[in-house]
Amino acid sequence: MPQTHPATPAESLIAAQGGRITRTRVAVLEVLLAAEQSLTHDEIGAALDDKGIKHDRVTLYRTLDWLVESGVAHKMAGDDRARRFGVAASGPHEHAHFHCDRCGKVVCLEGLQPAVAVNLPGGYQLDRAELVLHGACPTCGKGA
Amino acid sequence: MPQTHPATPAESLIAAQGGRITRTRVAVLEVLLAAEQSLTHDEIGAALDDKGIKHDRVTLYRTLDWLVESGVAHKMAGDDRARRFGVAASGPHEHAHFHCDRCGKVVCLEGLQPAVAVNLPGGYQLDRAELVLHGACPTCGKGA
DNA sequence: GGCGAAAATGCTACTATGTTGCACAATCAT
DNA sequence: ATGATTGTGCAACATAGTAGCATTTTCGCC
Repeated sequence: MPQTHPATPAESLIAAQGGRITRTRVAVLEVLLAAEQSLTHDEIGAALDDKGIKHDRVTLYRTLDWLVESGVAHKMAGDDRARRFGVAASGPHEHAHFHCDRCGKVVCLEGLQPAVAVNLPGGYQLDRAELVLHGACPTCGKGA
Repeated sequence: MPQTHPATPAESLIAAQGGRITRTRVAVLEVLLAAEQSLTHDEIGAALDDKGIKHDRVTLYRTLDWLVESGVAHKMAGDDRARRFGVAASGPHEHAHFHCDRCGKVVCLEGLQPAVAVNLPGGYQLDRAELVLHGACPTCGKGA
């Protein structure tokens, strides 16, 4: 078993934020990195179970909050009341999300430029823009 | 006291959807019409209390659901887990929302054209786009 | 390698938001 | 006015997220 710092992507990402390398954080981050779509707490928790990682619901909440605060991950609210989480792959969360109204999944569209040079009414200070596209994903779309 | 159908905007709007004119629906719709921003269940409930309208939490949920289904109102999920509701003033909900990160309020920016002629990766069927801008509203912005 | 401080975890309990089923009351057509 | 239909109100439930605190784990330091 390797006891040196094998420097997995997840570990170095955590260390870069000044956080401690713990089982839970590494596992959660690996799950997020491996996922192509945004995941809910539930889904991440299930993935942790699959990995055999002991965890707690509360710990998962706190871990995800920490990841979001550190800028590693980002959270978003879907149509249901469950927040979804994903890794902020490139740069800040300046990318769009696609929400499939049929299967409920949310994927990140990294290649999209929001182009939100919109004319704000006045007095509004724009910090960031979040673009959510609704429709059918390829999987659901071709089935219908 | 007027007993004919004085046709308040709220009443005619409800009747146009084939719904019955009830105290709760009229009151809720009036609150929504009077509000410049999106409201949560809590806020609407408080407004109903102010009006002296007896109501129930569940009734409020169902009334709002009905309004959304009828296309009169629209709901959206904010950063917190509370859904917010507003009237769909002009056309469908093809307008942007501004979310103030300081006071948490959400206003509708009707004058904005999302311009989401984005290049979807492939296989994705776009139904509608939701643009949420984050930042500081005029009230919070000038104070800082 | 061991030691101690600081941080993360895990547990229980709690709050908030939203939902379901059923009895009762209000609405609307006749 | 009368009766079917629809909306309301109540109670209980379900799910998502939070708070406090004791225990364990990580990590800097010797």
